[in-house]
Amino acid sequence: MSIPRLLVVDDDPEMRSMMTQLLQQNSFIALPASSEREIRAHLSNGRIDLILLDVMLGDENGIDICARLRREQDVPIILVSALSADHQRMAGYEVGADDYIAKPFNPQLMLARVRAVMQRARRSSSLAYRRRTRTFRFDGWVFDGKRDDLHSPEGYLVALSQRETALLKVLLANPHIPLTRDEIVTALDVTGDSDKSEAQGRAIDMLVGRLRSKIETNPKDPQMLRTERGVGYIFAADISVEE
Amino acid sequence: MSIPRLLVVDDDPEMRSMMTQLLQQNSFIALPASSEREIRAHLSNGRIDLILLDVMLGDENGIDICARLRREQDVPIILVSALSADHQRMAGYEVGADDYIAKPFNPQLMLARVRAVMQRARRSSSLAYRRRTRTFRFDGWVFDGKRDDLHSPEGYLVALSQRETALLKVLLANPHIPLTRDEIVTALDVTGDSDKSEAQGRAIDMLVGRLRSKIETNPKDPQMLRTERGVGYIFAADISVEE
DNA sequence: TGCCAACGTAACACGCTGTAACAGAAGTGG
DNA sequence: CCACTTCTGTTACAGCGTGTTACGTTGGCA
Repeated sequence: MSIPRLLVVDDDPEMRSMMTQLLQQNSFIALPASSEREIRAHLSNGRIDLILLDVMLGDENGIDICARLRREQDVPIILVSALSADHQRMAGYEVGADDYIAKPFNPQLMLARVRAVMQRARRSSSLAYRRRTRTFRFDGWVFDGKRDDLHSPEGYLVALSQRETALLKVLLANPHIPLTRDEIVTALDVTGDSDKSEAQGRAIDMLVGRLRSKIETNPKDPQMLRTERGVGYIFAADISVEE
Repeated sequence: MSIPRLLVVDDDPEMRSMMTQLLQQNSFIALPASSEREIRAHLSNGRIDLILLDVMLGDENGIDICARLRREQDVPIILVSALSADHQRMAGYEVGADDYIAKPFNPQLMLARVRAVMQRARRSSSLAYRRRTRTFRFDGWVFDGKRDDLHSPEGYLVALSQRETALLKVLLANPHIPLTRDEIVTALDVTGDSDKSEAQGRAIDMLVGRLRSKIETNPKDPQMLRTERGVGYIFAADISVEE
């Protein structure tokens, strides 16, 4: 069947690359992330079969993230943590985690537990997909997440490329939050090739520019796809979401 | 949701009653058993939502039992054992166990893990029936998996070649999951002629193109047989399955 | 004001995909 | 056996999507 796509969430770059490498050597696609925002960007952009979520993420907390995600999504989550006391494990299970792995872990055992959870979850993938396809409205525009185009306020149908569609989803999924180029690249990176993320150059700027030319009335003075100088981009219009 | 019914399999009577009491105090129905024969008797008699299976059962072996059950059933199984070395745990996951709990265990943590596995199973079970399905409906089309043709929304009968039928089945069987060309070739290659898989060139693209020209309203702008650039193809319509 | 980094975008290059045209292969009926 | 049809893979070419480069513009700051 198709290759499982995992999200590896850890704020320690070394740990993250160790885990992604391990997974990639074992025929998984491993996508790195380090914050709730990046997780949400990935979830809104493409299929994710399982999340390996570190509990201690700098100022964020894996337990809380897990609790919030569970309220909205069915995606399998395995918590990973150096905190291995029973009450800490239980807190993890309490918020809906599928498993709780203590660090340091045996790599092969970790793989076995990942496979076990995925096997149990296998058949829910198409449900998860449908849940992701929401309809967004902003400023007269209508964007059906299932399609690669959107309806203009005047009734025209504007065709988007797949990458433009993905970009729009990422920005819409994080309303009023400025996203850095790195976050966007990470979220759009469907290859699982974590090296590629660095050699992206100005691709995101081009992508934003092309999307602007399609949906901004005056692309020179963008109202929706705003630039946050020194940071990245932000979707600044009022958004309403359905379903 | 009715009260979960668990099977507690252990040959030590003391351990068994400790576990069943614990479970019953926490709103489960706990049924004791001590051999593969008793497990099978319970499974054929009534609903079992989860099996807690001890690894060392006198002359029987929980690992082997789990392996055999897995081949026939999808019932969630948690292995319980005093053998807690990594290779012993991995052996458990290898035969399809959903979790592996070392003895002695914290009762509350054990309950949490039981709940986690059951939740995952419940979330996923809704689509289990798709395994044996036959007739697919999507977007007004009806495809009877037994025939080499399909009914259009307008009532026409569109003839498909063998290979087109096979392609459609592969895509329908993996709803909303992008399949690479290699995966499709592999899936279509029923002959086991592994040499053929390599010399496929652009055959899949042609196959997809021809199927598109038969079932897409506007083959230039496909809505169902979508391309995932750099990856492969995906069937993007909502699918319902019968029988 | 001048400087510099960040940003916008035109122009280009390259790879991926759609598809027409062709060529075998496999069946069909005589 | 042949002529014919149908199915399927290959090739070639055109078009499109996307990343890179280069250069002009903008905005912040001293």
